[in-house]
Amino acid sequence: MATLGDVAARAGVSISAVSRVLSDAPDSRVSAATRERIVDAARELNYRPNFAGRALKSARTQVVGLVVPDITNALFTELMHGAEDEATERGYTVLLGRSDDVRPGGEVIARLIGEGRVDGMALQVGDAVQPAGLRDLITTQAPIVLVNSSYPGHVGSVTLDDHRGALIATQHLLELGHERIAFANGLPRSFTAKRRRTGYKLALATAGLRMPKEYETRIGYTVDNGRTALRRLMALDPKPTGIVVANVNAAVGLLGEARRAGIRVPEDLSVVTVHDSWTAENTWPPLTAVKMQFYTVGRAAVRSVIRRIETGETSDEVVTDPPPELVVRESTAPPRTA
Amino acid sequence: MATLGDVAARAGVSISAVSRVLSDAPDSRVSAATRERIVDAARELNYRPNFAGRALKSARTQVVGLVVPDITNALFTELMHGAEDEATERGYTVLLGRSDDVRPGGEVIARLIGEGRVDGMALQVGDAVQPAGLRDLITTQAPIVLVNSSYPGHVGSVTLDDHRGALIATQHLLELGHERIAFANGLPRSFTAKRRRTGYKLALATAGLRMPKEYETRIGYTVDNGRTALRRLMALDPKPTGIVVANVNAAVGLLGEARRAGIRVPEDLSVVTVHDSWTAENTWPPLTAVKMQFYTVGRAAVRSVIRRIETGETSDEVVTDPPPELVVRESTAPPRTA
DNA sequence: GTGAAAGCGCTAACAT
DNA sequence: ATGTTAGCGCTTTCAC
Repeated sequence: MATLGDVAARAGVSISAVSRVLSDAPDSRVSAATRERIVDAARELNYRPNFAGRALKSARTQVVGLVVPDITNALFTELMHGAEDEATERGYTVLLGRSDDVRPGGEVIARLIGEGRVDGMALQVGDAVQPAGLRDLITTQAPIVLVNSSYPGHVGSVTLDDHRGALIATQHLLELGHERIAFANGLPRSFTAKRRRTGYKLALATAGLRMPKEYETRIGYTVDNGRTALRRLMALDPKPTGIVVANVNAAVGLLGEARRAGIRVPEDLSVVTVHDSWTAENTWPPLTAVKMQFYTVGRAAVRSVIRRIETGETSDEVVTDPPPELVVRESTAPPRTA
Repeated sequence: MATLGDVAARAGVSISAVSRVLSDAPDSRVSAATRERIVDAARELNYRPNFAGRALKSARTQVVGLVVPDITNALFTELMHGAEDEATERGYTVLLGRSDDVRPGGEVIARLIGEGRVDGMALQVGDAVQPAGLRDLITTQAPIVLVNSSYPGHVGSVTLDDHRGALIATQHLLELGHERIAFANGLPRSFTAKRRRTGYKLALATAGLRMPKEYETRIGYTVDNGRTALRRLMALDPKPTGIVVANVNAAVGLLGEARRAGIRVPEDLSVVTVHDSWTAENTWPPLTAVKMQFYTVGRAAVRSVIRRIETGETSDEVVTDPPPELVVRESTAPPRTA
């Protein structure tokens, strides 16, 4: 690999001149002719700045870490794209990490930041992570922004408008004429579950309805959790005619389980989910979903991390624009008895 | 962040002594007492070796890149886990990258290697990438191992036993009594598609059967490609009674389209796919699939990259152990007329 | 058994 | 307008 020295030798100038030109310093102070020689030499040698050299000198890597609970979760596609687009525009690179099953975020993050592999991080912790595992984060003053999660006292977060998402989903069923609407939610300790809950309740309250306590399950966001929720909800009397599911993976499981139980969707039961993804389009029937703005959240998160790195400013932000968007497919219909 | 100097000062020893102890050099040549002082000091200061400093000095990052066409594809979960497990055991870290849609691999790789961000790479190129885009790779002598892909003249690859996977899938339908078996395959230029094709053909030939040319579609591996394949195959006369799909995403689409067309699975049509993933369990009906050993391939790929980095050796490897495994679910049954 | 010192590639303050 | 130089944190050779 060619170094600055190689380029300098070939162009017949000093190393610092080359550095100034190739790292486009604000004031490179070289003549047009010299600049050209340098640029040519660099191209001929296929010069690329050495990452370690630059990072060591500047104490900056221009890398931000993005850690999500499960990288292959379709939900995070847009989040990652948003993060990468924002990073690229600002001259940063995104380093993807999984918040490992065993050590919920803690060790990975400490390494990434402590060893100077990244300048800052955007961190989405999973539904199932105990908030206690986040303790280390808040003690460090590292530039960490939480995505769709929270920790008491931690400042710096970007979140989806979960409240509104659940509200829109519930309203959709109300408008179809449903009056017994259940809610398959995440775990009680989950930050997002809490906020989706308020949206569900508000929609019902506004319509002048109240549901029995058992109409909300708080089991979790996985496919299996969704299956369990379906069984529990459809064992109630009276049965709900519609279910709002707080997560698309859970909705996929719930739908599969309904199928298995011989419950027809949407004839016997309407299902609407918060979150859209390609999997929702490919269930049978295709799932009506409220599309959340993951792309925008990804951008905002990286923007926030970089601001924190470069200026030290922090903020807590909710992405409300664009708002969540209802995508009507075939899993919802008016209730039979209506 | 504490440096070696800080630790040395606190322990009252030289920097080099600290370095020898903390980087567990084979021969640290320090007394037990000194060693203890050093280890204590490091712990108290929460010392972590600076990544850039180490990389700059040693010209090694201990990082291998893993680039796949679409990180969020459920198929790559196991591949990544295998890669990470192998890397961890050998003291390496995995850096995840997407082989970007726009620049098919080329630029990402050149940067990662050229800037010294990684020591080597495992690269899986997508079905849709033109082999021409890989030209740069082979010219460099960089430690790159291709995963489930090939480039003429490039040495260093690890692949699934695609031939056998398709063979097993086809045999399953044959054993159920099907005699008109179609094959929804990937693009003709796709390396994996070529090998899956030989498995399909061998199974048929062994059974003494021949299918008309139109029984094989070569459209691609996406959900939409699967939908198209279904329409094309079910327009034939006579219709196939069973379809082997070369990719699980395509199978999901194909199944959805069958549903839409009013074709009952498995009563009217059996569907078996090569590749298993959680999505296959959650279609309706759940998909019979041949589970390919992605985890093992991930491990083997990283092992191969590291060997290439450390010893310069190269190899082309097919993962045959464990063999692909048939997982019977509910999308396959004997043909109606049988 | 321990320490001093050079140097990896780069940037930036300081000459000239 | 261009060059010299120090030093980022680390490893490693060499000297003691």
